Amino acid sequence: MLQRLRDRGWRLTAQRRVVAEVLAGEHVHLTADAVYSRAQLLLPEISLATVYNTLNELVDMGEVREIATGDGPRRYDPNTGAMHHHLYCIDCGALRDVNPTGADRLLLSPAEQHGFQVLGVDIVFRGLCPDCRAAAAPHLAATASR
Amino acid sequence: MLQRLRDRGWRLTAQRRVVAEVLAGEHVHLTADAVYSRAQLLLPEISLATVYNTLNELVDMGEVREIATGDGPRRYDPNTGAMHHHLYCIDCGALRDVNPTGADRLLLSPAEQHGFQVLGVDIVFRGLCPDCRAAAAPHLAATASR
DNA sequence: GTATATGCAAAGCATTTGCATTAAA
DNA sequence: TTTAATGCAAATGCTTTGCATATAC
Repeated sequence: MLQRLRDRGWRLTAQRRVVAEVLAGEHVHLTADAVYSRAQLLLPEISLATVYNTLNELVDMGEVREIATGDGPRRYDPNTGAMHHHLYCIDCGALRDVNPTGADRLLLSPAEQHGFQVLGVDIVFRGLCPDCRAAAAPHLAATASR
Repeated sequence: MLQRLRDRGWRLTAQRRVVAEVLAGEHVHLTADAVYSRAQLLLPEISLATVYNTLNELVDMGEVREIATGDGPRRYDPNTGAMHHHLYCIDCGALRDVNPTGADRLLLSPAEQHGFQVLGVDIVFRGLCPDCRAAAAPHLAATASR
């Protein structure tokens, strides 16, 4: 990926490399702030502004996907290959990938597009993650965390 | 609707009535600021904070739906009856309802829920509205506005 | 009369931007 | 050497909050 970006004329700085490494190493979908914290462990002098700049560049280049949860900060998803959707916990903010069978059937017919040129679709299922379910109804769960 | 809310113990103030009126009268999905502008025409002394408070109350009460577009401010959709999705213009911010055939098939099987308790799903198709398409490629359009 | 909503202004949070400095190519 | 990226701090945009005043019930 770094090679691909360099070929596109991207200047490869220590900061950018670190941001890319952090994203690639994570299966979860980090916030800009979380990327910043992890990046600081590898490169203490990196700034939050640079993290934001870099994330936006990666998004513009199609290397990273931005996910809006509706509340709280944006998340960054390094998995741009396979088309997929997300499960979001409205309580703790946990966010994970999900691939609903039949989601590929969710297309708009020309009439349904109302003249729009549709470029993509964002699908977020919202609810409670296993941990927060347990916390909300401890008597129903075997393990009550939080 | 106002009656319903009063029955639930909602104090009916001029401000709340005006916010509800503004929302009901609009087919488009307004931002808090747009609600504020329209409300001011009916009640000049209303404050933006009250508009926000009222909108949040209506959302909590299930009378209004909040839509996150990913960029820009939140939108408020007074149509909570029929389940539907949205078309969003990434250029001008236009937002309209859409009801894709087959969208009701978009459910997660128990295995796909990964232990989440799914409470709802937000689906936003993003692209360019007719006007912005025309503006982006004037040579392809009969009518180039903007 | 009492509890609750209001307006105002200030605070909050996530994100972007201007600009002098630094580093990649 | 040249051009672009960085860090910092300030600015931005949206939304929430604290508190004294006003108002619905």
